[in-house]
Amino acid sequence: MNSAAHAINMKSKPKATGKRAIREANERLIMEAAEQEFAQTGFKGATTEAIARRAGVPKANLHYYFSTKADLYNRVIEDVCGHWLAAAEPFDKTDDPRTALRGYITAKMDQARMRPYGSRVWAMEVICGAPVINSYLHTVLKPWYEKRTAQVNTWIRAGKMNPVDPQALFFMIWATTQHYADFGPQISVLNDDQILSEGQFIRATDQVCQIILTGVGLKP
Amino acid sequence: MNSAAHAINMKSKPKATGKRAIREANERLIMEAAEQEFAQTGFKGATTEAIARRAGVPKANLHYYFSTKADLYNRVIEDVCGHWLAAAEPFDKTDDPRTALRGYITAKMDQARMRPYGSRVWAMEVICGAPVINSYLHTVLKPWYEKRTAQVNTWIRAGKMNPVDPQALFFMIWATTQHYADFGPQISVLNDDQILSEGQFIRATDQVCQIILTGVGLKP
DNA sequence: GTCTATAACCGGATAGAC
DNA sequence: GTCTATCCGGTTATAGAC
Repeated sequence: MNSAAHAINMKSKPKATGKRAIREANERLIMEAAEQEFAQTGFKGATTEAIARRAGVPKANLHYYFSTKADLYNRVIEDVCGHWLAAAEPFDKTDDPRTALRGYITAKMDQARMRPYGSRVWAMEVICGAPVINSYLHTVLKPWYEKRTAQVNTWIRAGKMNPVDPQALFFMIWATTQHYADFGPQISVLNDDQILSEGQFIRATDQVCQIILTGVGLKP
Repeated sequence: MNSAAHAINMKSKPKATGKRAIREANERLIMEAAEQEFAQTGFKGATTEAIARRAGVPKANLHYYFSTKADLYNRVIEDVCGHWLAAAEPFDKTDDPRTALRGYITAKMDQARMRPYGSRVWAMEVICGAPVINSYLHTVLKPWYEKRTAQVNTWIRAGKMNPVDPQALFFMIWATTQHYADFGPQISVLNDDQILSEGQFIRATDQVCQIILTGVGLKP
């Protein structure tokens, strides 16, 4: 019914990039709106009409670009997954535990600040049993996790850091950094009904690094 | 259809406490079912029919005990809030930071293990903007938080622990302990598709205490 | 590609017999 | 207090004109 094929295969004269550009722009618009709606009301609570309204398009157009609500949700989740991996990247660039952990925590905190809705969609998906991202957890997250825990164990055996359970360490990093995105509404209440400023976020990042690095026997 | 209550309430004249006992038993049954359904699909995703089915009562009976779905949700949330406070109690019993933090973290981890669905309902409520518990956050959580952060600052000024930001410390404790409940599905995947055993939970509790206490300059 | 109108469906809530 | 049948509002998805 839609399909890139249709967009590509045009007879008259729209420029080569015309329809494709329209599609990409509208898909992006709709996905951004969907990310916010899904984050604020859950998959079932979000309505295609509210998403369309937020995106500034008629509801029928949303269904023109994404055949079903579930399809749209999947696309949003995939996008968040890609983003999630990007935050993990700094961890690959060094073999020094202090640098690696600081870089990783900082990247995750930046992500929490810059894209809180994506983090919330991910959180709700996992809380609800991860029906959609289950295969992703097995094929992507688990291998990543096993490689990283092995790396931490190597550092421990080399005496570079305290003998802590890598599982507990990674769970703590994930939980703490994502808390700043996921529990934003609660944090705001405790911050005199103001969302954390950039300065407060930077300070929080520094504190998280300090406690965790000190906690595993590294210099903060 | 089934229900212990029905078996208890035999034919003629129920004792003075008969109806009240029936009501309490059925309300408890329905609320437990609701806690699971709300946790697994969110407020909008949970259907009164699924809750009733899980509780083993007809849907009309659910509406007899709880006039609306929102009313039922409120009751579940209130119950979870009470439980949440109970976990905070150990923090009140001592003025030694090591004992207080260990006790608090342990209580929160026990809660994550024993009542994961309650934690998940709370998490989804906060993620979605805390529309229902907003006043609770202001009237209960915020005073608690301010009292506790002041206490931590007192310990810091007395040189009993490192000068960390109490906000970062409490967020880390909340995030990490609740992660074991909220992100259970993800944790299971990383644990070879098995939920954490009691032994693993105890070990995790110990590790969390070790990293955090060491992180703030206390003996674990 | 865009948009209005509507079909088809589902879920919350209730009526009223037992 | 229990339960079946039903109403009604709201949501997804589509038909069909532009």
